[in-house]
Amino acid sequence: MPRTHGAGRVTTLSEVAEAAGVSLSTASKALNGRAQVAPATRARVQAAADRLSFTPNALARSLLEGKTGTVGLLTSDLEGRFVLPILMGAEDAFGAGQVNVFLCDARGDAIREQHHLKALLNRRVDGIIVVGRQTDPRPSLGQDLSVPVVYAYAPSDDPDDVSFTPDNVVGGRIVTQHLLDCGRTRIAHISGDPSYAAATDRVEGSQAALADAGLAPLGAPLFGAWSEQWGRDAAAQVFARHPDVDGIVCGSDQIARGVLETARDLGRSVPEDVAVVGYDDWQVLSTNSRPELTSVDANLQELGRTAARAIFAAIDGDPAPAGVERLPVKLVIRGSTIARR
Amino acid sequence: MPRTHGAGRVTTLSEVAEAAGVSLSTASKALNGRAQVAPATRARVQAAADRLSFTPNALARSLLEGKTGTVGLLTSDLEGRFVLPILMGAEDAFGAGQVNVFLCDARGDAIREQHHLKALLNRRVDGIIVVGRQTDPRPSLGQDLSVPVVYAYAPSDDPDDVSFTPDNVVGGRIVTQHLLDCGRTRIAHISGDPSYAAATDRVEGSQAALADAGLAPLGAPLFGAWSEQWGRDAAAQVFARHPDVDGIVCGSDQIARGVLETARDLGRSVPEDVAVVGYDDWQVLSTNSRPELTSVDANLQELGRTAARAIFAAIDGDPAPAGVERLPVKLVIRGSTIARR
DNA sequence: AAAGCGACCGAAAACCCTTTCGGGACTGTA
DNA sequence: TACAGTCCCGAAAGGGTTTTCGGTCGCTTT
Repeated sequence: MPRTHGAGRVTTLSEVAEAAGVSLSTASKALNGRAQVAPATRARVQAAADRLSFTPNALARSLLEGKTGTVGLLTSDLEGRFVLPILMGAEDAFGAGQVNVFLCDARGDAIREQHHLKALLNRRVDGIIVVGRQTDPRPSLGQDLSVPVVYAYAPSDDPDDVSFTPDNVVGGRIVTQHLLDCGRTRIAHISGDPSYAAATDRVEGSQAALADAGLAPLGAPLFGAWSEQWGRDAAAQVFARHPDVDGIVCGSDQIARGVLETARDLGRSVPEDVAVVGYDDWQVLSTNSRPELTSVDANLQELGRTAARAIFAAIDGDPAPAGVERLPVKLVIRGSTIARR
Repeated sequence: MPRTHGAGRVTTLSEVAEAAGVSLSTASKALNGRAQVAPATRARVQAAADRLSFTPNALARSLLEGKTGTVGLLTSDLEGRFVLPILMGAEDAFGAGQVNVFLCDARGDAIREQHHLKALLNRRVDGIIVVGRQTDPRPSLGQDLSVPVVYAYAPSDDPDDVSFTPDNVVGGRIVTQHLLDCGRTRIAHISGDPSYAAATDRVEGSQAALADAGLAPLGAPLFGAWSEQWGRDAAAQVFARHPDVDGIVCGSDQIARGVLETARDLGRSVPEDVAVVGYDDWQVLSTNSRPELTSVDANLQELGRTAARAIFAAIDGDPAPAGVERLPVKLVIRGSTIARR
């Protein structure tokens, strides 16, 4: 660590060289493990560097190499809880190497996004990951940037870009298939805001699973909000219209929590009378309910890692194929579909 | 934006100068609004810069100025939901200016933290904000760093450092005072993991409020986990031992959700029979329950902004006073303490 | 003893930008 | 016409590091 407090004064390599009685270049080679340096000299330089607590200036090095070892993470909305795991996954994948992450939150504001983008380019990041808060396509940053870009969660609307997003259609399918596997046949769907692709995609997968099994859904899917309140209200409707319902696919864990509560109020036991599944596996909701919720984990952290690896590869001149890659999700089975023991 | 795609080649100032038919220095002055440049010349340079989509290299500039306009955000655990709003607040305060944020997640691992710290210093950040996930004091990074450091949420254990943390004692006090103001007198406390300062601090404030009112708590505070499950179990105990309880202070919103559920099961209506308060105002829990939860908002985003401002000031040579500053929290009143209309 | 070779070190360029300072050209006045 | 003054522009240094290439010194071999 640099030695001085507060004031920006930091030891420089030439000071180390002087202290060790060698030239600048020798000091550099000694500290970087280059050959052409006598072991004794190397030790002397090393000692001097330690004594002065020398810290190489990464700026100067980057200036030379043309690579900064930094990546920009451009998020549209930090508040959204989906970006965090993605961000973690990316940070994780980078942290293993020597890459650091510039975090920029655009607040869903295009102007602010442009501003941040410019700042990132000024700082010569080696690549940019754009993380959106919905799975709906978002505007591309454009093709003529000096660094590679990948999109995570929210895919780019330009098919020439590289995007990664969770596969909501398959998610809806597998969670519905699970209900079928549990022997349920009268299955209703309660989803969230229909303006979200996440809502319609999941419904689409779910309906497909039913169709494959030769079953019809129990009424049209109900769309509303991504809230417990909506879950409670919609469940009441479902139970009223279809008293024989034995499975409910929910568009989110929040909705599922509401459904559970209404079922409880109406004296329907879960999972015996009716099985309920959530989506997203937001653990604070899914593992704290009674019974715990079967749900779909979108594996967002892995998605973040994938995006990071793609950026790595692109930086090394080996870009991923353009287009939207839909990453697998996984079913997490808990008590709301299978009775305990 | 730089013009070339993928490959790192980016326009440099000397290329702009050449294109405009002026010298390097003139180009610099023209683009930076310095005087000593004829308007016509300036326009010509500007045009050339636009045409080549020139982007100034922030690295070179930083090298010169000795300031990078970057700040390190060193968090111990991204997963913790407390760091996110703090991070947003900080990012917010910086975003207004020209500062960008390096995000580093140490995963609660001291080695990784040192590693990240070193990387941040190598990159010559102008300052560092350390964000912890608990309000318990954490080890200091030490005094002999070359840049100013402030601690947010988790204060440093070294009183010479600058720390900001929410005031949990006052939080416990005001939320209890609110119950008293609602006419409640038989008040129990269900808290979380007692190894957390957050648990004990809140209890301490709560007890103090009762003592000030000349009241004794209804039994010793119950400590357990920060989960709904514990809230359900503990509430059952409280109702069994103290059937006359009319107010329950919970250590977190999760616990409060559990308490609400048990109250519902036992036919105790909230808030008429018993008023319930949560803590943290985690809105996915507090505004989705029935009734909605009165809670304490720790104002974390403001805490992040405060930390950012403190770093700003310290960078400008005006450090905040050392020690732990406890920032105010605010009571959010909802239906779990006051019946709707 | 001379020549040759290997081991080691240092000078200098390069990266890209900002800023200072000196000088050139032009205008106006004596 | 000559000089003072003004207005622009350009040369050069500086910031910290890495890397290349040339040079020096000592040792070995004949």
